[in-house]
Formats: sequence, structure tokens, C-alpha cells
Amino acid sequence: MSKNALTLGTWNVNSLRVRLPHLAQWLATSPVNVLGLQETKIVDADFPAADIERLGLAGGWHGQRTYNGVALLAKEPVLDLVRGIPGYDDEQARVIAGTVRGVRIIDVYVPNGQTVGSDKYTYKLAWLERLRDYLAAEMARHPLLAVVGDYNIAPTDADVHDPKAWEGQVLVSEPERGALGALQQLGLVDVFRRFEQAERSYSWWDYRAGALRRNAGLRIDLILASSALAERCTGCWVDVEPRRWERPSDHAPVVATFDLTADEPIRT
DNA sequence: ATGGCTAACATGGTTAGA
Repeated sequence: MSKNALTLGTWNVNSLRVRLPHLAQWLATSPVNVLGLQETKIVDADFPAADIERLGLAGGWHGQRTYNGVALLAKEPVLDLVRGIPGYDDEQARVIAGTVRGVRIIDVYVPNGQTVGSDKYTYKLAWLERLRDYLAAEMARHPLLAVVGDYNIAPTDADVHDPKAWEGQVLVSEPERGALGALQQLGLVDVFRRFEQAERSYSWWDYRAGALRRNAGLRIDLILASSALAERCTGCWVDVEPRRWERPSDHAPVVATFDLTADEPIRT
């Protein structure tokens, strides 16, 4: 692997307090050196900064009580941290951005939406419009841009274990996929699909009804990259292993590697 | 089978997740 490899991960930990041991165990073997977390569920004053530092990570966090919360961490300095979407007075802590080795990284926890037509669904679609405007501006400022996180949208039916059962439901509905498509139309690429993947690859499995055992999952945790960055992507995978551990998050981490040394884009 | 499981806040039962 190149010395200038950026190994970028995203993980919805569903409570950082509960999942700190999982994070430690994962980092013991994972090559990840930049990591976006979602659903930290912890206020900034209580963020376990010392524990994170012991894991060799530093960066920024943006949390709130009980719900949501994101963190952008790395084994090297994270510069120019920005919390939330500038100009959007959102009381929910869902976005943090920073720069690592010249790559702008935006970590997002997209609203769940609960059910199609609910108030939360309306909020989700409005929120995604604000995200699109933010990303359009950031794309213009940062040629090397990654947008990682829990999108709470399965891009296509290939990302859904039972498309028939899920048809029209929240996380797969047409308006949600349209909103994700609008992000892709900005030039952002779902790098997971740039590589051959096993069929039925997912990143989230319900805690209930033996969903993991049946591989009844969805791929909703994504790494999107600007074209200049996507051209430098050398791999992308879901790391299912932490989902199999005791008391797991319901999400598995997703990782992508980028070779930043190349003067010329890498052909894949 | 409209259930199943987990976490926060609270301390039993609700809200939320996806």
C-alpha cells in the first residue's frame, strides 16, 4: 500500500459510550486512519476525548443529548472543522466537516424519516435539500471531497435484501432516492460500486428476528467521492465482522482506500 | 406474526431507530 494511502471509514456506532470497546477492538486490526462516526448520542462536554486519544485518534465532534451526534476523527491532524450545515439553523447534530491531507471530508447522519409521509419524512427531504446546496458549494471549493456517513437511503434495489417487501417504504422510496440522486448529480460517486462486490452486500441489519443471520440487510452507509478523489480510490468494502461481536451496533463500518500519491489518476 | 431488539432517560415505560 502506498505511504500516502488515505483509509477512510464510516461507522454508525449507535452510542459511542456503549461502543468504545468495539471501536478499540476494530482499530486494533483495521487500517483506517480517518473515521466518521454517527449516532454518538453524547453531548460535547461528555465526549470521551481521552479514550479516543488513547486509540490514537483526534479530531472534532458535534453531539447532543440522547439522539444523533457525529464525530470526525483521524490519526493525524483534522483541520478547518465545521459543525453543522453553515446557514442552516438545525437543532439536530448531524454534520461535521474537516480536512485531512488536503482532502475535505464531510461526515453526515441523514435523518431516518420514520415513515413515508410523516413529519420526520418531510424533515428528511428538506434536510437533504440543504445538504445538496452545502455540498454543491463545497464541491466548488474542494476538488478532493468525500461525503461519508449513514445516508438512511438504499441507493438501488441491489442494496436491499427484499426489494419487494421494501418497495415504497422509507429508506428506499422514490423521493429519497431522488434526493440521493441529486447529490450524485453534483458529481459525487458511490465508490463501493466502482469495485466488484459480493452479492447481497449490506451495512445495516435489524437487531430483531435474526436479520444478520438471514443477511436481511440494507446498504445505507455510503462513501461518496468527488470525481477527482474517486479516481484515486483503490478499494471499498463493508467490514461485517464488528456486527457479529457481542452487543454490536446494528451498523457495520464501511471503508474506502485512496492513493493520494499518484500524479495521474489511477485506472481501475 | 405490524412482532422481533437495542439505547437513552429514567428507574417502568416511552421514544426512536431503520
